Amino acid sequence: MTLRVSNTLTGETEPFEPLNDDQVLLYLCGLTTSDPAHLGHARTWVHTDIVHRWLEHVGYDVRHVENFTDVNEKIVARVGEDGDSEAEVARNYIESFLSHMRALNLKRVDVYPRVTEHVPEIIEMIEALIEQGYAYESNGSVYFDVTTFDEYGKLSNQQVDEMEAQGPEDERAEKRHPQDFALWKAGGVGPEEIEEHRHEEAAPAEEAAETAMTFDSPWGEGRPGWHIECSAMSTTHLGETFDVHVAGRDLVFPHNENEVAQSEATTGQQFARYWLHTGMLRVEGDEDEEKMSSSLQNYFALENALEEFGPDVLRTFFMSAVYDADQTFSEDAIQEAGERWERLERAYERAVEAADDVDAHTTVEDADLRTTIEETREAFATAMNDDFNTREALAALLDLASAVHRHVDDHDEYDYQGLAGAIEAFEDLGGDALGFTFGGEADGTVQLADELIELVLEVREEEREAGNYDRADELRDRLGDFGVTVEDSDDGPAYRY
RNA sequence: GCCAAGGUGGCAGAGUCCGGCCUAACGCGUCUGCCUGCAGAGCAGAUCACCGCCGGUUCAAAUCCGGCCCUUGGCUCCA
Repeated sequence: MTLRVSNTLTGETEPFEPLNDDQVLLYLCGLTTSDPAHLGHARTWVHTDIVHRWLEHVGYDVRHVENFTDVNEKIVARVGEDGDSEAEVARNYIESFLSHMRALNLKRVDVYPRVTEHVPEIIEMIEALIEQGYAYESNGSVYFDVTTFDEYGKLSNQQVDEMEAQGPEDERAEKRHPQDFALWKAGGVGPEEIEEHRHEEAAPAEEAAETAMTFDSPWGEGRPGWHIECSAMSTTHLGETFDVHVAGRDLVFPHNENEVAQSEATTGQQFARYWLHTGMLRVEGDEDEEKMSSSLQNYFALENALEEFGPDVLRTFFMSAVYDADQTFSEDAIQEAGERWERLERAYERAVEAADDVDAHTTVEDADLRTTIEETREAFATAMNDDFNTREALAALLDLASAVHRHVDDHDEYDYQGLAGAIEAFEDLGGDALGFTFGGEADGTVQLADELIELVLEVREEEREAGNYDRADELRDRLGDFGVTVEDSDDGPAYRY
């Protein structure tokens, strides 16, 4: 069974064949460290994480690089608000991004390169471009001449003469063609540029401008352009040609297009071989700011969403639409994701509990359960190999959930091997491949809470046996106030929270 | 204007590349039954789509071809 991926470069879904038989080189255009991460970023992260996980699942060793853009005028505009200098603002946001990534249960990537650490490589690449006639200096800035690169536009499928000008108005005079883009910008950051992005609470633009970093270069003091960094960093850490480049669809043009041009002009080699673009996350009522409810606005900040819904519900939500499709965030949609995740988690927990109190040497065999496990594994792999179809993969897992419930409901004696197989499938496919955290990690506080809840439930059972249902219901309601849901069953009360 | 992606049940959202297992998946919602002191969870089942419109190809089309209508995104910072 071969993996197929849709490639923006060719516009087709094609068999995936990495450069090396056993390794995949993967790059993701990361964030600019000027604003808190939101759900849209998280969606791209999670889907990239699942790509990473699936590649490993099918046997590849994945080398995963993801940059942070820590030089940018928007970062300077946050000085006085999120830090005292451009570097400090960047550092603070990087710290917060990394902690969000951990919270989302993303696999750790191999390198998180930053622009500030790669200025020499950037300069080297620009020099090579000038030398080869692809770029030119103008007033201490350097621009890429788009007319010199024949294939310019091949990623976004556009013609140079039909494009609009790139870059701000005041740059135009320095450029040969309006579509040319900056590789290096002379000087620091002007107060006017800062003013454009500045919030009320931030330091005055003049003050902030003082903290903007500049770097020495053959063309004088200046700062790297936005696009060149990804070319320089990916080449440094993955080589001239690498396998997979992931980015949000909004970056196809001009950012990714420019990356291709710079890199391929410099090296004469193909840049990324497979371009995967993630769909945009929209918010209900997005087009009209007024219409977007305040709660949605609130949850759109990743930090709040993580706290409110947790990583597994967010993951379920994100994978409910295939990675390259756009998705809409709404109260109903996140609610549904919560229900789906709970259904999956409950089935897993039920399988674990059932397997716990059954003799491992039992000869009981439930054909329905066992064939469903096999069908699930097969359907799951088929779905994932078909351009990472997470929605179908999840559906397969939910079919297994049904089979587990059926088995436990309908049998007095359980099929140990079947249950073990189901648990393994949940952990293997849901846990390893999709990144869910079944069971969660129980720390000391959680354990104490469990013991206290069980104590209350014991009392409640006594009341029930005595026929004091009012009292029993009150105890259940009180637990409910703390977010603990109690469910009675033949085997006694169960609870979750 | 240019480029791209879409229009599938009450909602959400797969399937469209490789036409027939699609009488359209998984789930949410609603309803019925089982279970249950009640509730929840679970199970069984039901409800709900002729897949934007028109035409064509084919034994056969949500899936291929042509035309039309509509929506969204990118082309300025953006995952």
